[in-house]
Amino acid sequence: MAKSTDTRRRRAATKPALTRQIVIDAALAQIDAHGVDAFNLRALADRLGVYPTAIYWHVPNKTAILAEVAAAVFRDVAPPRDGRAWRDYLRLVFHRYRESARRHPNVAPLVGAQLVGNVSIDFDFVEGILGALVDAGLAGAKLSAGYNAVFASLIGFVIQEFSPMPEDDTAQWQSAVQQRLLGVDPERHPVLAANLPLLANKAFVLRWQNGSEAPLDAAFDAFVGQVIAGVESLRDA
Amino acid sequence: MAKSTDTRRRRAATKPALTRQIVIDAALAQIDAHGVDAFNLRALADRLGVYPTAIYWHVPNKTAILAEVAAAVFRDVAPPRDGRAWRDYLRLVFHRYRESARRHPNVAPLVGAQLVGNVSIDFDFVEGILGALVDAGLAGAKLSAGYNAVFASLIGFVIQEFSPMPEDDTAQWQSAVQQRLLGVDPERHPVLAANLPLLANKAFVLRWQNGSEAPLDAAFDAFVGQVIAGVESLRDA
DNA sequence: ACCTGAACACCGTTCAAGT
DNA sequence: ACCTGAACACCGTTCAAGT
Repeated sequence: MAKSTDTRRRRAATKPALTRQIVIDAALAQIDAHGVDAFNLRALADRLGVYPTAIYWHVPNKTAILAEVAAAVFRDVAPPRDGRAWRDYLRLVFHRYRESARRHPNVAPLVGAQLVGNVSIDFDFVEGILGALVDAGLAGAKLSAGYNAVFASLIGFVIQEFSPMPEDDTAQWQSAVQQRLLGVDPERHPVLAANLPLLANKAFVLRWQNGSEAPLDAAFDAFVGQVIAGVESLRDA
Repeated sequence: MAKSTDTRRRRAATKPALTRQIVIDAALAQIDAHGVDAFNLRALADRLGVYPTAIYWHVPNKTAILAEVAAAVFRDVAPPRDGRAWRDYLRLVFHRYRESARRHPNVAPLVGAQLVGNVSIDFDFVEGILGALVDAGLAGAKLSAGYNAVFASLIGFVIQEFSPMPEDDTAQWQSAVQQRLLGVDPERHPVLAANLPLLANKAFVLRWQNGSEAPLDAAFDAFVGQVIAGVESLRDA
């Protein structure tokens, strides 16, 4: 209507109106609001006040947008080492990474996807981890294995903790999970049954809320400790 | 044409023709062949020799199919404990899980997705891990944290190792990754640069082939060792 | 250079109709 | 009960046209 005409006129009078960065930022906002599954170029175009096809001038396709969004969320998670001891540095990076995911939980599912080949993760991140592991005393094949282990652990936990639960029939689904837990058979699954109050909504696969609603802070702290212990054991192996 | 008519007539003469299980099996075959991204109900219907809408009689929607496919791939990864010591059992489950992913690498991306709420993973799996951790000496909050750590580690590694690389312009993408690695700046990323031959195509984010083409056997063995060491350290903490 | 506008092929899902 | 067949709304992407 009037507003849209105004916008268009103003835009024609001034500079580009759209840039790659604006597209990415809007995409992130869109995903924050409605999730990755619901993300589509027409809604994105609406948000930007342009025709869907205008986006293609700045970006090759939808996949590229998703890759850039993931990259944006995890940019600068690995600060310079400075004087930090390797354990402190690993702890720091793990917590910063998790904090980035917590701010944009709807982006978490993109971490697992290979996307446009993990261009998402920059070399600074890799260098940070590697440097810490070298200081820990790893070299050669152990350095490579240690890096893979640390990396896998980190993204595994964060994906699981923050990936959104099914958003359609949420309420119904949540009660289904709870019912399923209440129906645990103590004969077949004795340990699970005995520890149900402890695990319900706190352990992966046994939860009905994700990390933005029910964070696993203590478990994550313990987890980082385990990863560090694992690095030490690899070094001494 | 003729074949299709025959099929239809034979089908009308006999039983249901389609079952939920047949749909799931065909979906898995389809995903094995063409990947999750390319998976769609019309192609699945073609494979089954029915109209796309026939599928909806046996299954509520596409998401449910994907969830069932993931569940099928990882069914029975956790055998009974029998007399096995906890370390041996964890090693066994980890290797069986990885082996399942190796047989169906295109399914790996589904592991991260929350899907229909991890109905994919059954309680036998959870019980197996929990039992081993209890035998390791974990209880209470440590049991919960240990379980989360073990679970996150497992899926993190397997997703990363086997998730398919971008399949469109594979060749071009592979050389792009290699070029990017060759362009590493030894000033900014000294450790990475110094260890490049060691890490290239063997470390996550620095690879251009996935686990079906370039398995990370040694790294995985080391990884399992680290996870076990992590459990011990948690117990003694 | 950057955006509009029309158009295409494709896809998940609904629903009425057949048998 | 189980499948056909038509139909709808939606979506990624291409391409010609405008300015």
